[in-house]
Amino acid sequence: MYESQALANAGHHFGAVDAFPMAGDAASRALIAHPASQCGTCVLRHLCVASTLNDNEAARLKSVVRTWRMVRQGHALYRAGDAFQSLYAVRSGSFKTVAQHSLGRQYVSGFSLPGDLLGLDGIVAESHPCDAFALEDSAVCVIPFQSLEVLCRELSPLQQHVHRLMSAEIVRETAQMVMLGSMTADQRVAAFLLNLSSRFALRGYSPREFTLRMTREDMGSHLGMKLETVSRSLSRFQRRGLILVSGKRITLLNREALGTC
Amino acid sequence: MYESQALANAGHHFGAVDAFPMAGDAASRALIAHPASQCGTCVLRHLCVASTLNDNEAARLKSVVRTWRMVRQGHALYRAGDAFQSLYAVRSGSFKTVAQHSLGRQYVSGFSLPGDLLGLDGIVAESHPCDAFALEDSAVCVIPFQSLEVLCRELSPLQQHVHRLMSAEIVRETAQMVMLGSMTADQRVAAFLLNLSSRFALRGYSPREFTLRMTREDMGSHLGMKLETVSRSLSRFQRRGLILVSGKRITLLNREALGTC
DNA sequence: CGACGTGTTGAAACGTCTCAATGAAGGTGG
DNA sequence: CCACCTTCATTGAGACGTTTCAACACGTCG
Repeated sequence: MYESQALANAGHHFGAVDAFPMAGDAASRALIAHPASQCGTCVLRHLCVASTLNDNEAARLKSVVRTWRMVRQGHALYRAGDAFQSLYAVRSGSFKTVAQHSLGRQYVSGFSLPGDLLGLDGIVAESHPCDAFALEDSAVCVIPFQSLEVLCRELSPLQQHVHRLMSAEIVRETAQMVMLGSMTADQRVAAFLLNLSSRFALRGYSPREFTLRMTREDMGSHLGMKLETVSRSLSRFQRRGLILVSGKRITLLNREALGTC
Repeated sequence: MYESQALANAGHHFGAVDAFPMAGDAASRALIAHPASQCGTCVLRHLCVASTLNDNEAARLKSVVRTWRMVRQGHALYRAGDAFQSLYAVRSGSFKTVAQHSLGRQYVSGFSLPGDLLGLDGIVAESHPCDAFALEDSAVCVIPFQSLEVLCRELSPLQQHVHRLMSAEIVRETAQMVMLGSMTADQRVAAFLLNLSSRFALRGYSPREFTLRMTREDMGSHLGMKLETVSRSLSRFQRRGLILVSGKRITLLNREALGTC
């Protein structure tokens, strides 16, 4: 019915090439120019920067998005303080972004799935303000930002789409603040599960059954609570028959009830 | 030493024209084409969209930003659901933006001072997702977004500045999430006061003594706590000699100590 | 004047955190 | 292959911070 949720392996994108052919740290920083990186035929097109472009425009974009990068689980796509050069579109896998805070305090500001854009927060200071770590072996399209700006000046639909993407990011963060500011722990966990679920649905994965790639601690940080509280919320939901929990594996049994926590 | 903090009256901007000549509700919706609305000579230029433009470019921008709007205290600049047409740059006064939430729950997502830009969150859906209310009699420059996009395609510095503004908004919101997710009530109130203080300083007002234009409830909503807790935090700070509180009037006595709450 | 919106303060209730113990899963080297 | 280690997750009991409910004070405005 649904593709199995294998965010780490968008198979045909890589053609015959093993997605992670190199061992060790080198692989996580490799830049690979790949003939298959055609925005026009990308399966993620409807989610990505290319969504509103016609064939000709997509071809132009493709000429800008020439390189890929693979990032092994646990490795950084970029670190806080790195010079900002490019945006990254997640092709496969998933990432967490971690905002560094005064005195070592960390905050997981978000999780990115295939089709999501990473790095918008680096534009203003021309350096990344946060870390981005791969939660599993992942691949991204590298979008050199200066080239994108040049292209945006030529292609009005692309310009509009970039503006919409940035605006959407702002709206998303506002929603997150509402959550942090006005919901109980249970409500936050429920909203998080439902949010993930609908994002999986958009990508063709089952919205009912999925794997949490992040730890309880990451979830907790993102939701403004301790990992123990996350764990307790999940257990409570399971006891009430709303979900099934088996480690990182989650099954939603009653979406409506979960929504009204 | 400092200009008195009169955000509601950036006097000479209006020239000989009374800023709020009309009585009643009509005033809050009035569009006024005004000969003085020259981005090139605006005192807020260093904060605003025009900050990086040369004289010629500023003149082009001025031709796009032709109208002003005045909004009386308590009235809305726009409401959630209103069609998105324009961004607004605060010229004088101040605003709060209120995110509407499921089931009447409200969240004050931010406060805008002169030079700040309002409405970026409306781009993605072409309708405003939140309300914007004037906290005092205020005035804004109206920036028709489509015209701005056209101009951005011509003027690379303007394009870059708009991108930076959007990115800055994203960074700001991330910082707010960190606060909501990982700080105690006292820390949040302290950070809020220090943040306001530095924003006043940027605008030439005293960073030491200022008036809170919002209610305790607005502050609380913005900071993810109840109004009573805000009040208690302020009282505690006063008791410890960190600040002076007299209703909405705040004096910072010890910035360092406040920063390490 | 009384009504209202706003701000302060107190005491008890509540939710979340802290600390601690235990168990399960995954990787490594003998 | 198993013992071992580390990381991750679960659960409990008490401590702590914030909210709730309530009372009261203050200023503005009709």
